[in-house]
Amino acid sequence: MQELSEKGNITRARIVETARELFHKNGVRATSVDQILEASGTGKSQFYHYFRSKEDIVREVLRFYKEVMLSGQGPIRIEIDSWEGLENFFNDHLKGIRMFNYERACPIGSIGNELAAENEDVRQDVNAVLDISIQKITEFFEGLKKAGKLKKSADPKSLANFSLASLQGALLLSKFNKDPKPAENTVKHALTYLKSFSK
Amino acid sequence: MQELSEKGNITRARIVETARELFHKNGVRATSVDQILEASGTGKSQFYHYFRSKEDIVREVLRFYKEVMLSGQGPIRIEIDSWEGLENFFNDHLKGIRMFNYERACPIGSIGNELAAENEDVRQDVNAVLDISIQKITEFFEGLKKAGKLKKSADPKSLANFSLASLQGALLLSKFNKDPKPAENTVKHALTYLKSFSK
DNA sequence: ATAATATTGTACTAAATAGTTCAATATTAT
DNA sequence: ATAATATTGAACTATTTAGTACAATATTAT
Repeated sequence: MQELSEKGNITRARIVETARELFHKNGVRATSVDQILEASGTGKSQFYHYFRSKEDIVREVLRFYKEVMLSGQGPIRIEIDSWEGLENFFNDHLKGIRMFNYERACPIGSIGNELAAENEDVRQDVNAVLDISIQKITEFFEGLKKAGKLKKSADPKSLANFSLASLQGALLLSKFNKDPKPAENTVKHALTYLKSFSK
Repeated sequence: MQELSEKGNITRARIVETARELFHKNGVRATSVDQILEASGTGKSQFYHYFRSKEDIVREVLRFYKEVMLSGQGPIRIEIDSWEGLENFFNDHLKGIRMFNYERACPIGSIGNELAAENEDVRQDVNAVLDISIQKITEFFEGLKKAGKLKKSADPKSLANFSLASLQGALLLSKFNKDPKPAENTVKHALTYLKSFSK
């Protein structure tokens, strides 16, 4: 691999960002390389200079999500240290789908659902990225437990897993309905349930 | 539209069934018309004799799911008249994903996630099919309520919506993990929560 | 039997797709 | 300044895609 100049980094990042947006909006297979080029104002030689293939850019998009989440620079706070923080985590996702008129679900989940069967690496990448959220929520519940503020019967990892599953389903149903209510309703119930383990 | 002979109906049904299976396994866009033809042992002239386009067969597949659900002939009992029936509804879905080694999520949800953005008709079809389940679950909770066996605070439609959302998320996470545990765990929590409204 | 209709096989088309080639132009380091 | 390297433009290729044309063959109704 050759080095990238500052200019190269900017071009590369623009391509990744454009691909990320198109994958979220239309799906990976519904997005052609040519569409990414046109929308990012780049040419084919630029694309294949920075990426080996379409598969490669899918994985780079997932790497982007991973980095954003790990660096805490994304629009959604996943460092959760209070019940309010957990509510914000859910509500930020509701804000997210509102931005796109309830026409999109989770960008990472969408990629996973489309490609997990045909590409084992992508499946694992998707899993790893979603695990970041699950791990953060797990740590929140573990903290509560250590502080004696969570019922003994509660399993942090299990509750965190349930949190993410209900959130994925919530976003999906709102996309199908093009309406915020299914997601809001699901999140409300999930939070009520989770809080029932508080003490 | 011309009439179909018995032979025609069989061929047509075989194409729909093959498409249904491939869409579930690999996704709609990942499935070419030619793949459907090869897997169903039919030719192009047959396909376009019975279907107007690829979009058309996607909608026929959704119509198939709708009919199966409404006729009660599917592998999953959606006529629910007891808590055990609701548990079976969830557990049947867990059995379903086990059949495919946890490599697939909901076939209807997958189509919706892939095509809702680009095809409004498909989005509405998907919504309508999933609404059949939601409606059946709603009726179960309404029945309980009328019998005085559900807390007054419980809203049947809202709980039914939550049921389907958590199920969709459950199946999705197990697909990403290629493992039954996330779905089993999510379903366990969802059922616990739902039962908390029993009285 | 024959006419009408339904089904199917073969060959084709036009567009889109991912990816390549290669030379031209910037940029950076010495 | 110049050599090395990074970036980009333009034209191209091979394959796959959805969909068409049309004649040949079955099947059914009269």
